[in-house]
Amino acid sequence: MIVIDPYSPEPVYRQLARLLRDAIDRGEYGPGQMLPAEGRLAQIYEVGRDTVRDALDVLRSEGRVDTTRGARTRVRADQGKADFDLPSGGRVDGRMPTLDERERWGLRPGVPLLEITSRDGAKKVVPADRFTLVVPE
Amino acid sequence: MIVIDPYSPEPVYRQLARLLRDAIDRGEYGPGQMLPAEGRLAQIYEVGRDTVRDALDVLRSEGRVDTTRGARTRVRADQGKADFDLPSGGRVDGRMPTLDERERWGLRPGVPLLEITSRDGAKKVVPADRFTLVVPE
DNA sequence: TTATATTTGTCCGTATGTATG
DNA sequence: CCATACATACGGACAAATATA
Repeated sequence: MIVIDPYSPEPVYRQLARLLRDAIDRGEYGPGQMLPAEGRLAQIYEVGRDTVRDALDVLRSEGRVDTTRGARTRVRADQGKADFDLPSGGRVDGRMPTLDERERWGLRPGVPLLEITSRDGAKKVVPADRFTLVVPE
Repeated sequence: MIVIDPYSPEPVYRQLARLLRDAIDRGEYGPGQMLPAEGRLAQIYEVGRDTVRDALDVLRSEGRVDTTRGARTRVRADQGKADFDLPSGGRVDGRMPTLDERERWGLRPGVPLLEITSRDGAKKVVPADRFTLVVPE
């Protein structure tokens, strides 16, 4: 069963990212479940470990998996999202946090920030993986 | 002038990312302007090219710079944002696009998606670097 | 226009540190 | 304490795209 084609115009690390993402979507790796170790994946797909890391970087930046040093990469479990009531007449912008903001608020990779500006200029920032914004009736 | 400390608990690539981010914020590299080439940065700061790439990855994932193969890394210029009127009673979620969505819509790295769900279940997705959502009065 | 140099993208290897199990 | 596994950092090589002469 050949799955990775080194001669494809699609880079190997992207092919691998796609394979793993599809496997997650098919439920082969459920939420909270571990993927094979990086070295193991490198053996299985016959690629370098750096290529495996590039592929996992893609999934991390998409917010699909979490990696803990020493442990392995796990499929990110959906957290329950709370509602955030938007102020009428307010404005919403989305952006990625800086590294400092990530550490300060304990944000995982691939989680955007939602920036809500009220009419009086007051700003609130909430992580997109924990809140759904609700538009008033 | 020593700026990078290899013995610091802060990884070298993060120190370099911080240095470059601060230089951009100070205006040393203005919007649209080019940063030094990767190999040049490696020489200047006396680190490996891999480390420079890791630092630039940080800035790309924050949406601060854009890199074109063969050309160099440029400071991202703010695009004008259009208003998007939110439907009353609707809901807003933020997430990062997959690689496929990035290519399909020509999205640059570090740009979140804003997903608007109307009360009837219809969904609209807009890139966060081109739209500000407006809450109705 | 053509050819050359520059620059980034990808891929591989090795080594060491550090956290987990 | 030990083995495993990820994070960081160095290096080299070649391909592909851009910029320059």
